[in-house]
Amino acid sequence: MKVTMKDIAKEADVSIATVSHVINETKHISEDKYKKIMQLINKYNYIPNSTARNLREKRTKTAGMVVSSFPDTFITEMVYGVEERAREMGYNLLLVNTNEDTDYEEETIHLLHSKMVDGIILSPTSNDIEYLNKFTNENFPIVLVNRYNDIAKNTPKVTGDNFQTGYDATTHLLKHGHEKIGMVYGVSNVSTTDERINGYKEGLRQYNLPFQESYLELGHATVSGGAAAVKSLLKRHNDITALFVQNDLMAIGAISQIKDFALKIPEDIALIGFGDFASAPIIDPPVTNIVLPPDTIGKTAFDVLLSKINNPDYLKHIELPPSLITRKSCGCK
Amino acid sequence: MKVTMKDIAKEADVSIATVSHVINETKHISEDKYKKIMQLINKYNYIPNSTARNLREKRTKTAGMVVSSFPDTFITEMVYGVEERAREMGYNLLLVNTNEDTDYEEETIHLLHSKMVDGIILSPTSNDIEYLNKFTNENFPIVLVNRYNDIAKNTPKVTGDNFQTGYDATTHLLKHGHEKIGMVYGVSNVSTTDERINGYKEGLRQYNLPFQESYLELGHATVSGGAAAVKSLLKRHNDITALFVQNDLMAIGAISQIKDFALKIPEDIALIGFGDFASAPIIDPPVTNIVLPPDTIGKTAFDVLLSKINNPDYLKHIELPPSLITRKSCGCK
DNA sequence: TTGAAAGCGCTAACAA
DNA sequence: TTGTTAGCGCTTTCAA
Repeated sequence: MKVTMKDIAKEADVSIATVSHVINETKHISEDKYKKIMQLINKYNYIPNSTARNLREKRTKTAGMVVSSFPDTFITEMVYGVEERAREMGYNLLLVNTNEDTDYEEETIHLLHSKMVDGIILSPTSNDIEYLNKFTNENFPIVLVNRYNDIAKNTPKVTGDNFQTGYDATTHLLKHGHEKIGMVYGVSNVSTTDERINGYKEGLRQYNLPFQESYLELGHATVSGGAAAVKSLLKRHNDITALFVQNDLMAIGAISQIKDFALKIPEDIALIGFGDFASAPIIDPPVTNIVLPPDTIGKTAFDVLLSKINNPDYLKHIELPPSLITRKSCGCK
Repeated sequence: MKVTMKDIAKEADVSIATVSHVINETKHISEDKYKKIMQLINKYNYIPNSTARNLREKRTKTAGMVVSSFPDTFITEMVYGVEERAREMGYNLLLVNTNEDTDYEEETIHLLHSKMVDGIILSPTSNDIEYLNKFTNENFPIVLVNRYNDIAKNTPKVTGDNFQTGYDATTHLLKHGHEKIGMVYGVSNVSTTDERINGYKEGLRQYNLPFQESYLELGHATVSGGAAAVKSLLKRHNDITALFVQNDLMAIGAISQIKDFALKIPEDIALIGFGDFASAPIIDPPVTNIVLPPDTIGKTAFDVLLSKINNPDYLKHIELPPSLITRKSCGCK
């Protein structure tokens, strides 16, 4: 059986209150009792039951993290950032992956709430997050990360500047002289995609080029999804000379597909990917990527969550800028 | 304030026992009361406080998962497998990354234990896991995944067959005629590395080739670590004509470094990497990898954990076989 | 069919 | 400096 405070108290011949006080250092205890208790704690390798403590204290020192897709470099590194900062601050992390399932996401938030996590960092599956207001209205701390939607009230946000991301990628391609630029993305109805598309439009507008919906292609956010999307896009528009692909796995699939078409990168089709995945420099050709800093976003998100926990009025939208890492696939060099 | 069972009971004018019974369907309750209670539950969006329930029931329906490194494709996909199966079985997952820090690992296990997770899946940082016996002796369910050491008693294990992995990779290179084969790895004092080295030795032995320690090189399990390791290894032995690199990021770094040396793959140096990372087919040259199935390992590990939770005597070592995915970097085709 | 009450392990207010 | 005790929200035994 697991040792409890009561056991320690009995064996030390003191009250459980005394044991509690030495553990939490909440009152001064005479040295002999202190020593005796400490010795028993060591002897039995006793650790207070967190569940009981949580029930009593109404906080758990654990945070929930809910993401919508998992084997994805950007998300993984974001999680890593959150995890690292959480650890530094003495928090645990309850991680859930919703796999882009909205209903499961709502269920998960309910569940985590009932587990009394002190707050949640959420990268939502879609724009449909009005349900969050049920929680945020009663001041349960939820911070949105990566994706967001303003229908969710009382939620601080930490995101990349996705408008700028779309704009910079597009403009870079435009500067290389491309006018027919395709865009491949993996999820619809989320702020990241929406804003990158807006940035793309703005880029075109500034070059007096028309925007056409049909140059956009949605696919699965996987290697094969990227390949399929490019296939369908190029069949529809064989005049496309440049591609902006929104996620690392899709970019890899896109490159495979382009090669299968016996097209040259960047001569026939220039390409900009997203996120600085490790293999980008050694792919043939090396891949130009537009990058948002996932680890910084993750760490910041956790800091923001702590701020929200400690101050219910805290409300900010922190937006981090992108940067472009040019290699050969876009036509540079 | 959060709604509790008491609040529901009061408003429904029944006892909390009655409310509890309708929630858990543990007794039959008359229809009118049942309806009234259900209606209030919906009205207030009431969910029982898990912490209280856990304290009472002494189980939490959450499992701990402790891994030692994070932005690593193999680990990430393994976590994904565990996560997916856990979800299917109605469990939550408390994820902790120890970053290859042994002390932190031990702390973490203590902490998770005190949080009353129902069991833990651990991919340990090192072979020094005797401390686990403190927990497993009292039948706290811990399953080892990926890495293991037999000094930990009473722990089921789910791993890849790493001896075979090392053997198959080495033999494949041997068949291509290589005799001076270098091996680059990212962590020492763990079963995965140790067994792969044993497999490597056995391969050499069967070809009557001598084993030399100095053909082994330890580096950081990162892109730059892989590059550095190859640099140092090739400086020491410029007669090396083939390399087996134990992890995806290191393989990427190795390839960069080999290119920096203006050496050709596979003509000057053949290479086999580990784990089928997405970009392997489009790297120049496409990378041959030896593969262990991380998602299957993860899912199996969770199943095994459930078995251990339900049957304290459960004790198995499940070992999954590797497979070789040949592309050009090893000299095939 | 329903309810009263004990108790899970802990913290902290209060009393001594 | 130390101890007594109420109570966190729930489940479940026992009694009605």
